[in-house]
Amino acid sequence: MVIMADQTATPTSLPVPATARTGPVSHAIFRLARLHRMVAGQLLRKAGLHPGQELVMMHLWDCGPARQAELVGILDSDSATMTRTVQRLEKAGFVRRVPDPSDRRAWIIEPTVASQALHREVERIWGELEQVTTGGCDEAERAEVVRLMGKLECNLVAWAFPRD
Amino acid sequence: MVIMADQTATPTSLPVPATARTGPVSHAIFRLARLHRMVAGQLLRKAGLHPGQELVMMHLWDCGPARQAELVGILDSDSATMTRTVQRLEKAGFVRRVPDPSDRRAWIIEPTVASQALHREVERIWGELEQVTTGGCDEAERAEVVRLMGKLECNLVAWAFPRD
DNA sequence: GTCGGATACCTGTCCGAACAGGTATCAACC
DNA sequence: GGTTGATACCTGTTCGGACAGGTATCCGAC
Repeated sequence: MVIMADQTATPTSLPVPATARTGPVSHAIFRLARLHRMVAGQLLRKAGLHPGQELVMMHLWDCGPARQAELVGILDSDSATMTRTVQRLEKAGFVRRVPDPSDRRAWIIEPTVASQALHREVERIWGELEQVTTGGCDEAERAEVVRLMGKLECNLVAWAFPRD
Repeated sequence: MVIMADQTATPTSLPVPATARTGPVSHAIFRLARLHRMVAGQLLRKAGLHPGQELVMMHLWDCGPARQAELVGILDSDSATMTRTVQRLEKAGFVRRVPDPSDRRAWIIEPTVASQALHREVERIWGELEQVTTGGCDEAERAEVVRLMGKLECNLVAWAFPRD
């Protein structure tokens, strides 16, 4: 079985001649990221979550109740985005907002008991997503993917946050 | 020189313990994609474009005027998204909409003369983005990144579009 | 010719993401 | 005590992306 990874083998994604020539790696990142997000979205929507919301829930399940500002820092999100994400999770019944007794500016976000069923479902979905993504790869290739992407990430971090 | 790609070397991005355990590759894709998009956005905003718009312009510059539906197919976008993206590009003066004489349902989208200055700028930006992203990589590593990402992309395509 | 389905585009809605700006609160300092 | 600056959160806006639904047009079968 031959898996073709050249530009002629992207059935649904962008061929985009000149762009691919100017930045093949950037283009590969775009294509992979969009597809990955799409698949994750399709898997998650069956659980009633939108992409991004599961990261918030994962952290709450792992580490327990947290202040909203803590979620922003850990998930490297935006204050405004987090406000509305938490509001939607609250409306969906997965999260409860409790005033912080020690700081009247802050809210404590905690997962509801009802969200525990979702917990198992989300873990299953993440496993399935990883399985789908790395399907034909052995352990060495998976490690190499993580290593190379980590390297690219370091490059981008160094540019976006100089001397930080 | 050692580049650390493990979870302790993600200065600004998600540490997210359990999620990384459940899906290290998926998590690497998420982090890399968001950073890459952020850097691309910062570079493009100086040119007056939002991420995504440059792909439309690139195709128009490369291949000349195109119908809106053609842009949707090539960029694998959404009909509704393309409608509004083209409207914004038109409002910004980079694009003109001409009725298709042979099909009264369709519009021909063509780049304006004024957009030619943007063309050079966007090509420079894409080069810079690729440079920043692949900074510390030699040619072999870049090829390996493209190969591995292509493989993951094929996996996801096969799942998202079975027997297509 | 006309009828029905496919196509091309538009609009409305909801979501995450980013940015700007506002208010309430806290904490350190004078 | 009062002021100043940082912090925590909220709101408004704009963007891409996805989905549902609508209208105008085209085209092939009848």
